[in-house]
Amino acid sequence: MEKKYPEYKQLNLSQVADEMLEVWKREKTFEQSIETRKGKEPYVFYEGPPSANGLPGIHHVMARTIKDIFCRYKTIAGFQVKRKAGWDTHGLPVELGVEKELGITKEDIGKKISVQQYNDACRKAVMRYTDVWNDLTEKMGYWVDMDDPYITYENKYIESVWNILSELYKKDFLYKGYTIQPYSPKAGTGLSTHELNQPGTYRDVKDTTIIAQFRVIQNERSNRLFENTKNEVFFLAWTTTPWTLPSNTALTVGKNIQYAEVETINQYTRKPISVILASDLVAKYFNADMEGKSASEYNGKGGVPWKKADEFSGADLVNAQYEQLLPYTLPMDNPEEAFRVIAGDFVTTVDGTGIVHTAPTFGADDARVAKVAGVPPMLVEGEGGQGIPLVDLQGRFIDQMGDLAGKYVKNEYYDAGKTPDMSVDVEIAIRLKEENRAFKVEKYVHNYPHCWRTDKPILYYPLDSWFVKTTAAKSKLIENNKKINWKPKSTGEGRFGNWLENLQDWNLSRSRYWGIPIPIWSNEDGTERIIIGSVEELKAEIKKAVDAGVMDNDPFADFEVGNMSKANYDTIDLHKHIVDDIVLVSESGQPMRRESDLIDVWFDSGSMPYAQWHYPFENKEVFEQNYPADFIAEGVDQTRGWFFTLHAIATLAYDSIAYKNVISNGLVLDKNGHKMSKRLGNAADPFETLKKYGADATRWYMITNAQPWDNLKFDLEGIVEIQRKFFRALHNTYSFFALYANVDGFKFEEDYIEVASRPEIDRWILSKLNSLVKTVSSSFDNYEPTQAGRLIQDFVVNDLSNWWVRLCRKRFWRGDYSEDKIAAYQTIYECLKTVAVLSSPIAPFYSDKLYRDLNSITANDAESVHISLIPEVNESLMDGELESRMELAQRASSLVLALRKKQNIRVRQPLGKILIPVSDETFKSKMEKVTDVILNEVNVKEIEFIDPNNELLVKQIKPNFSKLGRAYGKQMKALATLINGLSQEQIKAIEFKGELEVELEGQLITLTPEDVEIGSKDVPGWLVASEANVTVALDITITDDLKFEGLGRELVNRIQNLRKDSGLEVTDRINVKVAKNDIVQNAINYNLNYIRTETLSDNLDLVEGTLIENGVGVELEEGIDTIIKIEKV
RNA sequence: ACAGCUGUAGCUCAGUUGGCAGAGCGCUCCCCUGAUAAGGGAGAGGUCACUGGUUCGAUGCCAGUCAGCUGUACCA
Repeated sequence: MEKKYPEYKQLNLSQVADEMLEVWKREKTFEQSIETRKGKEPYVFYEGPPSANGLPGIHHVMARTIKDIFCRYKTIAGFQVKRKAGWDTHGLPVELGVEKELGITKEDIGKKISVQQYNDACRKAVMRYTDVWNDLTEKMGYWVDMDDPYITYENKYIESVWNILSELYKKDFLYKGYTIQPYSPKAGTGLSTHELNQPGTYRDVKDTTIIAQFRVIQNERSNRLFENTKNEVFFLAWTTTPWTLPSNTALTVGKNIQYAEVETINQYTRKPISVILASDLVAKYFNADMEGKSASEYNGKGGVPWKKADEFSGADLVNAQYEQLLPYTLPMDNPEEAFRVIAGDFVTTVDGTGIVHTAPTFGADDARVAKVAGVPPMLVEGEGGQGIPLVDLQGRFIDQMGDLAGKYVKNEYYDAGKTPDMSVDVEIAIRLKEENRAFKVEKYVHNYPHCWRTDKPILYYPLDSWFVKTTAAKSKLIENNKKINWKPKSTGEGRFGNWLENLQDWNLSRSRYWGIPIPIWSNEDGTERIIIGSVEELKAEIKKAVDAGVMDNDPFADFEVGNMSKANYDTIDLHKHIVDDIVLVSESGQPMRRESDLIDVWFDSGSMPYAQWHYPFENKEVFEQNYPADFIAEGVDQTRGWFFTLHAIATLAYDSIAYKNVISNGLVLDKNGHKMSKRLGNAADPFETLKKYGADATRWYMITNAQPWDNLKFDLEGIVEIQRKFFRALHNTYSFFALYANVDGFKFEEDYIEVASRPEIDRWILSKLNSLVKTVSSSFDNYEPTQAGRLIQDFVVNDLSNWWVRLCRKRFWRGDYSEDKIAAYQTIYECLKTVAVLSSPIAPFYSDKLYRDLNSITANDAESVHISLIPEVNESLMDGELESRMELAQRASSLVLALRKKQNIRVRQPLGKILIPVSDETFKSKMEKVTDVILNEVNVKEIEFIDPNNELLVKQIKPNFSKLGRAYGKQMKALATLINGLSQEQIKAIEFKGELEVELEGQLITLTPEDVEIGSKDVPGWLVASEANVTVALDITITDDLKFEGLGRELVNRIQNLRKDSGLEVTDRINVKVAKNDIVQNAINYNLNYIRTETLSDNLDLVEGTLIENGVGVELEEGIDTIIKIEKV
């Protein structure tokens, strides 16, 4: 049997996807799409590693669709696109999952369970959902090389990361320092912002707050403050955490804030005082009624008497010194620099006093401004000589704190039943009141973070951490950012740009267990240090240590330096539980232990450009070819995550950018615009969605509905619509083609018919098609997939399916296998194939199916659409003129159809004539070229173009705003009214004489045809409609001939219905009997050949109705009945 | 609180170097019926979030406000 184009009953996208997956597997299509591009220019893509510890969600389908689109697009654009998968395997979520599973907490590690057991559990857990992920990857049609992924816990990966760290260290970009971090004393661990943002961690609590009085020391720096008062002068500063007051070393003011000096009395001691606070806040603390009253008038109620004594700017206050408020201890370093006023940009007058109590050991802002100003933190010398804060890691005051020593800073930290009546905060408040140092003490409700594990309030606590000195490379980072093409631009300039402008050093340390250990070993007092940049280096150091006797043996004895095999690397493990046992020896012969921290997991993923290739130990060439990336894409939430870490590491370690183009996509919300969450049950299941609607429709919907960087309101109804509109239109178009191509045996064997000699309609769609290739390509090139998808969709639905196919149907089912028919086949074939190629990045399954089906007979092209190349744009076929006149035809047709509707004249009833007024020759010649198209579509015999000065026409005029506006400006409104009111004669004068003088607000002005738009509104006696610049008038007279012809068409229609109802094939020939009567007889005789051709009837007999057995009664039009019978020949 | 994005028809979204606002879906009515779980026509439906400014003219430009979302921060 002869081969045919496959025909389908209906479209099932999900089934198509399954089928194509099989084919791809069998033919190794993905591998081929890379293999066949060997030697071509590479297009480098980096995969941001997901964590297989969690299940994938619908947003992953979104993110990966975007990645996939550009990789596929660049492949069919001729590039070679390798894409290596990756897995992010470290980090807190993994640890938490394991702890939950094992029923343990962090404190149990090292006690109930060894670090090794813990890490083994993590290693197993982290790849828990790998299968699910691989399944999703496959089902959604995401092409990424999953056979050889990079995995961040592998020794080779870690070794590369160590190498980067050692590079940074050598460039002096690593340092150890204190930083204030959220810390949970009861859990004994620092918390990440991620942990702090868990729901329920911020709670309203009622705390004792104090406005403390810091006594100003009078000297040359502060004389200005004493000019207008005799009282003792105090700075007022508010705190919600009185326990930090002993650690105060500075007060911070805003340079541009105005401060007032107020003479008053202390409400607790009644002593006269002068206090300094922000002018804006005076009214908040001092009652207007008491202004200017004397101290004796104070009765303990209604506020204290007061009087403004002076005003200063913040700058005036800077550097003034004050007495230490609670002199338990002095800072160990530079105490002379402490206890003075400094400036900070974060100070506001929203609450407090406009002067901020600054304790650099317990506040991040505090630490920052203090460091800038050279104010020391309140650290005292600990046992090893190192600085320690006044509060220990359990949350208790240290021994040096006298009466406070050993007390917890928060009552919540005491074990149940042991809580003292008075909290430290209250004790301090009482003491300050007694010492005339408390201006105001009150309870205050505020929002404060709590540890989500212990439920206790957290502390901001200084922890020893390793930092990457990103601030040192700030300008370089900003400069490099300008080389990156961000989509959308605003994320790069705004969110990311601002982030870089306000850059802080990157805190690398995490006191965790499952992660990449910091490869730094130090001696006891931290004076000697070594950083390890490779296993080779480590082994060399171990050997020294063993030789020196600080270590017994080499745990990596089996490892063979220089052997890059997996087996060799499997003999070692670079995780904490192993490397912590390694003790190295310093140059002076002291033992050195590893710094106990792990590094931030973000550093893991930011190292992937290098570590995925085990660079620089292996694959140097591969790395160089694949760096930097041409393209990456992830969610906006990665702006400060992966996007930043890639950028920072590239800039710091290699002075380069890591990626050239980046798309940061928005979130996938539910259909009401709410965040999806499993808890709320509004999260869409990706597998269910893909199964039910198919990956193609899901992908197409996600991409075309909203720009990738806008949030997507994910609505399943939307996918259904995409299926119905786009895929079904495309599929129907193909089915239509396949049906007739099979009948006629079209195999694209004939010579290519020159486009120039094809009919107007074909040249039109091919012009549109070439424009499409061009615009879609440039959309993809500009990383605008939404635009690309919408363009394709418009073309398929509007141009190809609803216009070209509609107008060309007859060409397929009628007549011989003529030149015209072949042209039609070649045209539609080319359109379909090109659409398949263009849409393949977005809808990889259906497009390949379509492409293969088209190829199944002609077999003249690449095996898969994903290996094919985008057809070259043939500029010579693009004809704007042609496209615009087809628009005119569409408009004219639509007008005629509207007129028919108005008169209830069905389209099958032919009509005689339409009139179209043509104002100029170009318009006329455009119209003439599409006359056939219009006549065909609207079933009218003839178009007559009439002169615009034809008396029949009633003119319509509109001002040309953009032209006149520029010339007449203010008078535009009056002019518009005037023009709209012009008479028919005046309009014609403009049109034919070329000008008209009118009076505008007492002034004579001349209107020319360019100043206005003139159209025809009406042709008296005709049915007229107009839209934009097209007007049509329809002659609705139905002559006898037209009537018979119309009936003939009705008859054809009825016969066709019967054919269809009888289940005949489109190619079956038939014999027809029709019951005789006068009108029907005329109609048939008049149209005999036409009817027979259309219906494929060998015989068409008129017989007496009584002679027809089993005929079917039909009504041709109202009052005209007959009986028809058809038989297959 | 700060920053970014968004705000156009009932819904999802286009649009405009500034010139009386569009599509699809949905809704109402009708037509068509060899693409048929399609197709065509007509209709209803808008203060282009709000306020002020620039302009002859603002949905568009400028300033501010409000709302939604996201991120960062939560600090005295």
